[in-house]
This record gives sequence, C-alpha cells and structure tokens, in this order.
Amino acid sequence: MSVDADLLLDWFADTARDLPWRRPECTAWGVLVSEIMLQQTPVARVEPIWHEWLARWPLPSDMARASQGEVLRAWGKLGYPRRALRLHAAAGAIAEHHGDVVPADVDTLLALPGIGAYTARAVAAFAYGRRCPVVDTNVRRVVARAVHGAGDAGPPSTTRDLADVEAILPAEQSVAARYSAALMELGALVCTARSPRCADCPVFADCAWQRAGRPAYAGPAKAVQRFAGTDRQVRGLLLDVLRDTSEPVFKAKLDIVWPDGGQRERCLHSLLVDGLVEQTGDGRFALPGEH
DNA sequence: GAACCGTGGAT
DNA sequence: TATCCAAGGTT
Repeated sequence: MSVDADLLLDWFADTARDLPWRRPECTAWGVLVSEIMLQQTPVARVEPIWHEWLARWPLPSDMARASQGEVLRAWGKLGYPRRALRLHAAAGAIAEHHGDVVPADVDTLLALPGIGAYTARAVAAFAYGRRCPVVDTNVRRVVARAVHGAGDAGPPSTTRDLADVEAILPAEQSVAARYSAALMELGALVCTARSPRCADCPVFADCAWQRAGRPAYAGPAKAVQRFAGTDRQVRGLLLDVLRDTSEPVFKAKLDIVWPDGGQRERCLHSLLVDGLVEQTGDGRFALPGEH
C-alpha cells in the first residue's frame, strides 16, 4: 500500500498554495529560515515575518552580523524564541564554515543548531532537490491513514517514521521532493487532524483508512500541553517586556508581569541561562548583545 | 521516551 | 470558555 504519485502530484500542481519559500527564486537560505519559523508555528503567522527577515538578511552572513537582541526582536511573537537564537547561531556557522552557503547534505545540516531530523531533510529536499524522506506531523498523519489505515499517527519514532516514508518515496530524485511537499500539503489542507475533507482527497479511492471504514484512532492518548500558569507563559511575559523596550529595564518592571515571585525568579533565571536575557553592569535586564 | 520550550486562531 | 492544534528540537 502506498500513496499514488501521479494522483498526488496532479492534485498538488492544481491546488498547492503559492508560498514564497516554494518559489523557484527562493534561496536555500530562504528555505532554511522558513523551515525554522514553521516549527510549531502556522503558515499565516510566519509569512509576513519571513518576508521581513529575507529582505533584511538576504544571506546567512548578514544575519550573523546582527546582534542576538536584534534577531529576537525581529522574531517578535512567533513563539519558542530559542529557535531565533539557534538560527542566528546556524547563520554564523554557515558564514564561517560553509562559505555562506546553506549545506545540502543531511548530516552536515544535522550538525547545525536548531536543525533536527525533519528540518535537515526538508532543506535537502526542498532547497536542493535531494531524494530523502521528509517527515513532519502532516506526513505522519497522512501515512498513518492512507497507508496503515489508522485514524491518526501513533507516538513518533524518527527511525520508524523515516523508514515508512522511504518505503513510499518515488525512486526518481526529480519527483521525490515534490512528492514530499505534496504529502505535507495534503495533510495541511485535506487530511487534517480534526475534520479531514475526504471528499476532496485525490487518493480517496486508495486510502486504507477510508477502505477500512475510517475507524477512530486506537493508539495511546496524546499528552496535551497546558499553557496557562506554566513557566512557558511566564517566560513569554518577561520576554515581551524586553522586546518592547530599547533600553534595559530594572527588575521592578519585570516584577509586575506575574504575581508569583518564586516562579518569576525561576523563569528569569532560566531565560538568563538560555541566553535569551542578559543582565547589564548596573543590574538591569535586556535582550542579549545590545548593550 | 518524556518533559519542556510560546503564541494565537479555530472550534 | 476550554481544548485542540500548528512544516520540531533539545535535554
């Protein structure tokens, strides 16, 4: 059982969104920036920031010359700001060690900060046309349904997930990358998590899940992450204060964003440890590298 | 493998 | 209103 390449690619040619990082003129650096930004953040929120970043920092070396604080400020509220710091570090490594050219080799990409199993292969495939399995949450869900006949993907296992997709990836290098992009697009637009639009699906007739009568997901319950009241929320509030000021702030300014002093201290400390916040000589706090 | 790391729109 | 979920990575 697999996902028919002709049906999928025809559908993709007709239906795919016109996203800027998919255009032929987009550089590998543009692809890398998009992949980092898209980690756990929806396309609609990424797109405007991506345009700003590529206009401001068209090359890795351009970004490497910016301060961490500038990059964090430009990241805005995309979330998980450690991604911005890691991308900045990756830009520095690419400028220093790779001639200002984003590597095309999966293992070389994996060695860069913030680039894991998904992003390394996404860059190799989408920026350089390499034939390698690209497995994100959309692909996992499409494969679980269309190939395995399950209601949803089970817990992730990089080794198994990569093997699953390798098994259905077209052999020709020239079509493999488009096939991966099409699988992702199918998961994003049609084979969605909540209400799949099976009536619009190009591979409906071959879908193992549909043929099995669309049984409900039978695997272990997925852990839902809380947000309200967590350190994640408090760190976000603290960082928001620093993003909004050009000058370092006194601690009193940070104390007002959250009532629980113990949690506040813990979060501020972890932000310092993570390098997302810096303390100035006079004891004030700021984004890193700007003072 | 599990916990942790932001944010906001959709349902 | 509460929950779900979005092109993951690191520890």
